[in-house]
Amino acid sequence: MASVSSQPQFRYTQPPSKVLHLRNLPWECTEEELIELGKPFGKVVNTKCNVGANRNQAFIEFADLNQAIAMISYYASSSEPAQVRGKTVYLQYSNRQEIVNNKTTADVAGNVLLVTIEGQDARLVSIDVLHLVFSAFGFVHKITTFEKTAGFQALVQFSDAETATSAKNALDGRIIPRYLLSENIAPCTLRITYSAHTDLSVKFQSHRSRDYTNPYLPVAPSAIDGSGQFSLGLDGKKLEPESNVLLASIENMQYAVTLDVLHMVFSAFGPVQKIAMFDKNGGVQALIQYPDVQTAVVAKEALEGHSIYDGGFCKLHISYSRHTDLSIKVNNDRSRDYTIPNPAMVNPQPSILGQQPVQTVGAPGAHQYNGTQYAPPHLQPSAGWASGVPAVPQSAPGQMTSYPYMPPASMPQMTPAGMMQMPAHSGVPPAGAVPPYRPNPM
DNA sequence: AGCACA
Repeated sequence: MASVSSQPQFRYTQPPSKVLHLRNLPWECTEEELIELGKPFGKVVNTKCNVGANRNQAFIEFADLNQAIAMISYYASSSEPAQVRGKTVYLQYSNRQEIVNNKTTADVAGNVLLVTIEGQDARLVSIDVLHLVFSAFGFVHKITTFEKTAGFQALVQFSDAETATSAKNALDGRIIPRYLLSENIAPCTLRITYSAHTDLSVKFQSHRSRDYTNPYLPVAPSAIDGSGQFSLGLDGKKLEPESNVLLASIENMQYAVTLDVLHMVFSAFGPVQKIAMFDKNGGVQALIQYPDVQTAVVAKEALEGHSIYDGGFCKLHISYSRHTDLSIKVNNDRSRDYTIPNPAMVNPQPSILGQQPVQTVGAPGAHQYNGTQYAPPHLQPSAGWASGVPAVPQSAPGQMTSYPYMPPASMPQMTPAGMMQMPAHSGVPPAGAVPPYRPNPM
């Protein structure tokens, strides 16, 4: 059809069409909002949003040409511009006569997301960081990563399309929080569409793919180091062997760090089974046991080098322990087994989470524990883990999905800079203070 | 703030 492109695009005198072209739409405008906008002028028979490179353009197609003319005419003379969510949108006749809705796979909601990580250092974003980011919205079953012409991409599999959609809506176009990345990594933007996949095939745990439903999946040969032990690190770097038990040493411990504080901090990433605290080299150390390695990896990655309190106080240094199952002989203020199915015995004041825990911490920063402002959603699920119920392993997706994941409405407002705040990854939980992570507090 | 895509 020669008629489409025979005219230059940038013209104010587009001939009338049933189809209107809208631009300057707010972020992720919905079809419903387009219909609302056009409804006063006639019958909207079709819409298409998220059009254009910035995905801030849209089309509205009316049943009748006169209706489109009515809308254009109205706003041409109106003192109030057309608005969506308070943002002025600009209208003109489209150079097309109808909307062709090529619903591509990328538009059809599914449980698997195709994530493109944009940025200079996109390749340096580890699968663990992706896992952390997407876990805020529900249990992540599997992740695969790969490089294509589009760049560094990942497929992220959720239980269902609803969960995937909430993640997509919240994360598409946002950048990965800086505090989740090494300081020298350039900003990485996430572009997210749906994938046509429904179930990813992950044969090995490796630094390119993970199956979180099956922690016993063999580890890829490429991820096994010379000592026969495996390491799945950032960018494939060799690391100490991973373990489900973390060894945390607390540096600059100006303020008491209690068992309950540690439990709360580490529960943000999954159920904590056992904790043992002890003194070593004049400092305090703790062993924290998770049911599986994956959870420990995520916790270590998020917490390493960060301080529990503002000002660099109680800075955590975390490594993997060689232990896999701690032997807790007695539950006291230095050691606890949260898996013993007798809450009363285990924890006389069980729900330390969700309430106002740890008032005993005599730190200036302690007041931060009170606020709900930074309660990471993961603390909510972990509250359920806290009271001695046998911990649900990460490998039980069926149960994981029932966790009270953060409803979309509770996503915090985006800052003007477009930074996303990811409460789940405010990971460092109670310390919550404003920026939740201070990689270099000194 | 200027016309869609596998």
